Amino acid sequence: MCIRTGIVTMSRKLAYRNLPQLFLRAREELLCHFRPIITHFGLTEQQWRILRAIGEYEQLEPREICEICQILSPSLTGVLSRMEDMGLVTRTRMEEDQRRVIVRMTPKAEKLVAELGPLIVEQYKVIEQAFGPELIQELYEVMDKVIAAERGPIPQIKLPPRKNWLADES
Amino acid sequence: MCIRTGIVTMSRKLAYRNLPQLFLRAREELLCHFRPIITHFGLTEQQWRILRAIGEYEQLEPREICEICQILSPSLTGVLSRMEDMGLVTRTRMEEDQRRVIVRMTPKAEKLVAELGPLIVEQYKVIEQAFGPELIQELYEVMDKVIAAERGPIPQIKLPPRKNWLADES
DNA sequence: GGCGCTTCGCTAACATGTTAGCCATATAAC
DNA sequence: GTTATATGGCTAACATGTTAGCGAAGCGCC
Repeated sequence: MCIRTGIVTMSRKLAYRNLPQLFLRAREELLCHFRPIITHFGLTEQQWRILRAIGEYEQLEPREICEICQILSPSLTGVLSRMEDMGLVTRTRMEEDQRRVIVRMTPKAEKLVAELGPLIVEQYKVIEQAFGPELIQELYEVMDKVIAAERGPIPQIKLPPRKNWLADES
Repeated sequence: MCIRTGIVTMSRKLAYRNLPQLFLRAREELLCHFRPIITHFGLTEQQWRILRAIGEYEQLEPREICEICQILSPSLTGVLSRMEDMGLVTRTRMEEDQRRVIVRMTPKAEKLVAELGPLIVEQYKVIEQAFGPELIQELYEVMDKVIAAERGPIPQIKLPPRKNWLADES
């Protein structure tokens, strides 16, 4: 369920396990409870992530937003442009370094965050109860191990020579 | 690291915890080791997910692919069209029910999967060693609790009346 | 058989993800 | 100072995500 197609059909499952896929499902399992709140205010997920990040640091540079919010630079360019048009953020070039840019919230955006933020927290509490606080705690711990862990570079297997799969070899 | 911007700067972290965000990072942390393999064969992540799913079931209907691969119907339409053009899959209407469609792999795709699949498995083993088999095991267990768990419907908090945030209220 | 209702895949419109590469600016080397 | 190199944000081109809604096909009911 919570599949965004709406229908709740007990579907076929794959035999093999696939961690990235599991992460994707888990993410959706949670996000589907927040999405309605965010879209209610006319925002997208990414826009909300960005506002929340700026809310913590007062101001951020695009590079930093990229890393904090897990958004690629080319995507961010578009998102920020739209947010600028919506009157949510401002972009100003730095004096010292003409390459860099500072992104800030407008008063309008601050009011929006002040209204939206508490609702997210409220919904979060509901979810925490439904999942069980122990599971949530467990999740944080495991995820930290995955992300924050200091492990050496993971080797990449060597690939075979590239074939021309596009060619119609019948 | 493994941020796709390439640069490894010890970035600022957010004070608040955000589970969906953590899932996104964790997913990327793994996927960045598989992506090179998949793109090496001229496929996208989604295309590979779909081929792998069909490989398990011989044939699938679009609805099923949507649910198994976590792809929304409108996205799938495009992906399948492209895969059809590339000669990877075929789409045939069902006789009994003219609404439904059957998606199958072409021989070309089967050869591709036969080459690509083992490489994924190989890389997976490398990752499992790097992360530690215990952590991987732990991950599967926790994720199953999140996804497969049978819990009642999670209530949605009530939203305030919609304001006109777009309007320039200065 | 006609009627309302549902299901299925689809289109349309927009936002974002992904890769490659450009351009101006800053920095280091000479 | 001039050159080479690196950095930061950007554009371009394509693939996918997301929401709303359409049209044809099946289904149940009368």
